Amino acid sequence: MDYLRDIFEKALKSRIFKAREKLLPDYVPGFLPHRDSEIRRVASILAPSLRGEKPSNMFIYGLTGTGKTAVVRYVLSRLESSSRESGGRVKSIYVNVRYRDTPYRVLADIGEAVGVSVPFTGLSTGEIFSRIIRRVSDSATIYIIVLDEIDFLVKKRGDDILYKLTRVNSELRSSKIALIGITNSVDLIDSLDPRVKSSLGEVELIFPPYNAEQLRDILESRALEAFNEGVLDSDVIPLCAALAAREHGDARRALDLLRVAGEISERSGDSKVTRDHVLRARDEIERDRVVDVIRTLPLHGKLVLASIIIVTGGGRTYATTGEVYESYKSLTRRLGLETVTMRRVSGIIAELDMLGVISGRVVSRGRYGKTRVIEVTADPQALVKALSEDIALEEIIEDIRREAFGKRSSM
DNA sequence: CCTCCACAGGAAGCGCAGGAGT
DNA sequence: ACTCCTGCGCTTCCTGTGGAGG
Repeated sequence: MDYLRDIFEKALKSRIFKAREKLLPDYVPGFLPHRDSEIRRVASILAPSLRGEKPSNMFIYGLTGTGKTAVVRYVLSRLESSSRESGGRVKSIYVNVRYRDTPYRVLADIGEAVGVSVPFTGLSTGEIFSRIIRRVSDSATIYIIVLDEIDFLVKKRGDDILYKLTRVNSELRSSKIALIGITNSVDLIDSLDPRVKSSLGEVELIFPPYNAEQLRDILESRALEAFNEGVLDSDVIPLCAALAAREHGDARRALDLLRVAGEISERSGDSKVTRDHVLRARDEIERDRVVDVIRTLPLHGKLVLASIIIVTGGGRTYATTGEVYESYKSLTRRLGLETVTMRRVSGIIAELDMLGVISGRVVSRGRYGKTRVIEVTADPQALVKALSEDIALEEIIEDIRREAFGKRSSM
């Protein structure tokens, strides 16, 4: 009867993936290609903690997907296990500030990690602070606190807790706290209080982006863990690497491409992942990004975008600011809305450009003035579809479709 | 060579919503 | 319950500008 079990297991098991989760952004792999020197740096800076000394605070800077988080988490897990073996007392606490972007929640997380129970609300930050200190003070432990993506905290709330955290050691008896700050933006360092800057930046580390070749190695090693043997066509990984290398060498992007390509292949019941799946994955990721961007756009931003689509739709390849503004005004008239000024529309167009759904460049047409030439770079069909999610645009969305795509009311 | 178009885009400030501190 | 603060979307007012046509 075991052949039945065989059949069931085969049905349960993915044909493509062996372990899909190993391609997800928060997975920390056991092997990090091309980050040896960074790993060594971080490890040697943290190593004194094994002897019970406080390691230097650290500030790590690098673009997204350059392995900052992975390196730090990898080194910390190794550090902790080697500390356990030698009977030392090292404890790491990881907080991603992006999703806990208030001082209270950051402190609550730290408190939670050291075993202080923190109510959802009701305490002042100062109170949690002193509770943490009381709890931690005599435990003769080196705490290494990682604050990932601190830009979010600093931008929204300032560097007050950072300052407090860097000075907390003077209030501790046998324990010590070291901080690791991780950020994507260099500008952040300048916007910090000089006192925070000097103490957090005792050591500064910069992670360079990966090139296509390095991305390929990363993908290879991860694919080995994540995919079943032989399901990847030979040109899949090079393609993912090349596409991601174009975007400042973002490894997370590369892994996303690979994972989504696998998912697409699986969904369509294929037994292999091909070049074609990767290209579709790229489109799908791009579409999702665009939909996200549009969803969070303010109403007039959507209207301006719709206007651009309308103007560029009827056989025209580009639009000018003036044309867009005219079209925008007629849209607002139909909806009975107020219109914003041209200055604002101009600003909105610049924002849309930055978000990457359109591209514009300023040209002079001599006698006929100076203007911005605007082209739609994203897929107009996808844009309109995303726009149609807004109920405020409900009654004109069909008109937009008609004007932009002509008679053939596709979709 | 000069003009003048059709905007670009900086600066300052306003009103509002929402969150924090008290 | 109240003020205070901040970020955002926006307006007003402004100065700046590449080049076709006179």
